[in-house]
Amino acid sequence: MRRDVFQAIADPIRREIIELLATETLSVNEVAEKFEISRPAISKHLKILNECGIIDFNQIGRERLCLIQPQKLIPAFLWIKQYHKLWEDRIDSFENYIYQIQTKNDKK
Amino acid sequence: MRRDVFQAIADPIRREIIELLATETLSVNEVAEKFEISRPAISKHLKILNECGIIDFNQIGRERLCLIQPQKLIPAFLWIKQYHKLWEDRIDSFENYIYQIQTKNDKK
DNA sequence: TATAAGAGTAACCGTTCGGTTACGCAAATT
DNA sequence: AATTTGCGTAACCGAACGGTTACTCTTATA
Repeated sequence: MRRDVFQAIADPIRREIIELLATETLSVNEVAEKFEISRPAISKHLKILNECGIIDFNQIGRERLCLIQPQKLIPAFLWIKQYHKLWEDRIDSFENYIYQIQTKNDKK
Repeated sequence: MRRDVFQAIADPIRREIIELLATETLSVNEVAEKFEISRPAISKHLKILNECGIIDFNQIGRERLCLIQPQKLIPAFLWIKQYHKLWEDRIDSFENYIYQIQTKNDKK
């Protein structure tokens, strides 16, 4: 059972949960109400998010509030960011290519 | 069969393949040699990466060169980046908190 | 005190995942 | 022409995924 940030954000429902919790803190039931799937299914998704630290629970009476811990996304962010330079260079060279074509056309 | 960037980079072997191909273009066999698992397994991973556009193939005779298309990572990058502000604010407020404690101690 | 509400969990189920071995086929080499 | 090399793919397998329903427990409410 792999349990890391990459695997956590691979599921579209879990990404939606993160999006929800980024704007407001919700209880488990409040999260579940936003989706078509059953509450236990949501409970499982929340458990996975909790196991890799992306959310924390704050128990208030019989309710559990889900708090996002966005800094847990940083490793995934940094991994992708490595390639930022790579794709920026590509885009740059594409722009250069376009520029050269335009220059060539101008010369005609 | 979901096939998107998030799912593609969820697997650690596929991330390693991306890391390899970011520095050099390799043939399918050359990629496979870098791993413990079988060549067909690598072939499957490459197929998945290709299906979501992260790599392209360039057939040269009987060899297939794997070319990375890093710009295909941009959507995932942007998705995580949304929360950049969120975790920066958290870190800022943590720093403020530390600052306040230090200030308090200074006053003592 | 009986009942309702919030939420975890177990048991189950079909599908997907990630690996294997075995095979086939085209291109290169001998 | 025969053989080796590069690589895709099919068939298979066990494990993990993502969902369900049914049950339980605790806390709040009537």
